[in-house]
Amino acid sequence: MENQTTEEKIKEAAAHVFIQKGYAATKTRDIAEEAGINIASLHYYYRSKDKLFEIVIGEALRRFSKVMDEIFNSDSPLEEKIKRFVHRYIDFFKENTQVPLFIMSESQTNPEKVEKMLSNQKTLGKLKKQLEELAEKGVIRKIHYAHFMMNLVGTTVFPFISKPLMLRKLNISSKAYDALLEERKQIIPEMIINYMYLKKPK
Amino acid sequence: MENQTTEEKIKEAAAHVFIQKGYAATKTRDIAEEAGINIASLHYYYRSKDKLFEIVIGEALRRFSKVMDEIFNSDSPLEEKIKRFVHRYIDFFKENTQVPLFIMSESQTNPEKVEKMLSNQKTLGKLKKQLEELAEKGVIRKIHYAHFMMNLVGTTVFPFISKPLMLRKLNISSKAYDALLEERKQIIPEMIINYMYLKKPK
DNA sequence: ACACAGATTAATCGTTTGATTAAATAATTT
DNA sequence: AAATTATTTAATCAAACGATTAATCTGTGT
Repeated sequence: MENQTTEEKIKEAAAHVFIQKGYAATKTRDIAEEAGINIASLHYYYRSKDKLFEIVIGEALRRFSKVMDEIFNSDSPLEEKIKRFVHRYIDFFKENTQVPLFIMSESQTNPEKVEKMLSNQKTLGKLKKQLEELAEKGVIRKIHYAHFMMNLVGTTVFPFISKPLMLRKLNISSKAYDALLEERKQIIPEMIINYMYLKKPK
Repeated sequence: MENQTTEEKIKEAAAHVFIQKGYAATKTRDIAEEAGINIASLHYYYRSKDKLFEIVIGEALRRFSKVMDEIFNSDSPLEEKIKRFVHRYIDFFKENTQVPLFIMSESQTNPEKVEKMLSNQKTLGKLKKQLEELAEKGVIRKIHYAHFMMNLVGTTVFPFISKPLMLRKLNISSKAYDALLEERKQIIPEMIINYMYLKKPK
């Protein structure tokens, strides 16, 4: 914790507090305290709360996007992509519980800021083609690739976003909930593949 | 707009601004301006920003829960419940776009506040039984009803929560996106039923 | 017309907040 | 080691914020 420059300490603390509380609820003094530094140092390294936020959210967005793009832009067969996506995202979100909600939330309250950081919007082009080709061959059903993404990402990400609410509604423990999340690595691909494929793959 | 008491105007404006921007980013002056009243009137009727928020979020939560509870606590057959849920929620969220994200977000940043307002946590008991009975008979597959809810609610709600992000990633227009949401009334029940039922229903 | 309670407003209070300053300290260069 | 630069700090500023006050306005009963 100590062999870390002030600059790094600030960014790390900022990421933690921003993601936990959101932009507006985060006070520069919170960040300074969490980082164990003076408020002025924060401005010394990152001009303003706004700039600091842009750096932090930018990195979160990049981490978030990177996995998705890598997987869907590869040459793997569709079923493989589905399984890998679900697996990697569930693992990723188990380590970064608040990230998805944070991103969704900020992309709605501060769309301009998020907008600027979302780089390539056509990394899913390859997936789109793949789906169209498979549909042409009659292997899978013909639906808009947006639906495919909504189904896949929704079933994967939603349980993380809704955890506090679900715990209440389902009346189960946090531990039991986490166990269920692990089970979903099997369930989601099974459901999606079962729905997509007209001729069942091996 | 004018045959409305000041008290009502405040609550309505508060709901709008709170849901749009979240608790911390909402200033009492924003609400007063939107309602066209004085800041002091806000305190006159609702003691504090906090109390006002609790009333607003409480109503949002009740609206949100009511539909779910009504549908799943009924005696309808499972397929019927699935179809009705998807239909009603998509219609509901088309009118209240920011509500789901607002609820998820606040239930994570202010869990105590949300906690207090979530009344009955076992309204899903009937659904749970129904699923267990159908599984016993071999009609549907045997999975935890939490998975059923995650799949159903996730595929239904997630597209609303992620709209700003999805628009960017999928590279389509807002209008096209809304059309897709309408299509989902068919797609989601089809996928869920297809996955759940071992012996296909009529 | 008067009194009185409820409703609304302008003005203001005490804090908090993001940001800055000027001074002190640490690190680097000469 | 002196000089220069980089980093950190305590103190403070101006603006924004939630909340309150005291005065004004509105309506109703007498």
